[in-house]
Amino acid sequence: MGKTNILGSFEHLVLLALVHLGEESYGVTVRQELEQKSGKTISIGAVYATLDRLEGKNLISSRHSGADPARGGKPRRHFKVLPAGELALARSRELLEKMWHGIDLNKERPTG
Amino acid sequence: MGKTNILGSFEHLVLLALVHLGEESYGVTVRQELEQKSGKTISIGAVYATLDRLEGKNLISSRHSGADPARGGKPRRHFKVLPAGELALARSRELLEKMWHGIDLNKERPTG
DNA sequence: AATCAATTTTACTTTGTAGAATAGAAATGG
DNA sequence: CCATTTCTATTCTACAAAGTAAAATTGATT
Repeated sequence: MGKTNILGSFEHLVLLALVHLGEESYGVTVRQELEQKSGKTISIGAVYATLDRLEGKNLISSRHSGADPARGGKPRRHFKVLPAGELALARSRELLEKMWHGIDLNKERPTG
Repeated sequence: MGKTNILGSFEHLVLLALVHLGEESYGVTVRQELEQKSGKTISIGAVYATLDRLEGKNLISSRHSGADPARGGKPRRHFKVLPAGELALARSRELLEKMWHGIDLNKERPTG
């Protein structure tokens, strides 16, 4: 059998955020997306650390874009999901679906 | 917003294996289930370490049962998913579904 | 130089993982 | 009957990878 090589749970979420955001994805928007969907506070450091790791594994790539006019601040680092990243996502999803299959958590809850 | 508190990816899988196995769940069967569904090799140490951690967080409980007759080996440690564990699973699932929503990975694949 | 937006760094905790060691029960053989 | 071997299962050890928060830094703009 192959070696285990599953996406970390946060990596998974970050990757999904990137796919969702498309062109709009850079550190700050990724964090926003994550906070919105999860309702939890996400530290920006956690986001960048994970982005760096995903890039290190060649699941995503990044490039710097010149700063937009009419905006303070430094230029943004934009991210793109690579084919390997999409594959990893698809695999994670398949495995989770396989494992969830046939499971109903509300099986024996009190009725009255 | 609340603090992040997401299941680790392997914790998630182990919890799902336990739910799936019900009464039959102990270290060795959990590992089997995981290997079957994932097609990957899972070390037994990884399984127990994770079970211990889940128990430490009160997401599951364990009890020892006397050894079955007609079977070599030592008595088994059986595991049960607690309500908090089911809740954690339900939450993970919801979040993932929310994040997957609207995403189609096959968007722009070459057709010919 | 003050301000703003964004990224990087630092330091640490928690999870994930493999492999060896140990333990309990039953079977075997003298 | 007792020592030893064999099974099955669990625990221990040691380290790598992922997750996280908070502070520091950078680059552009005013």
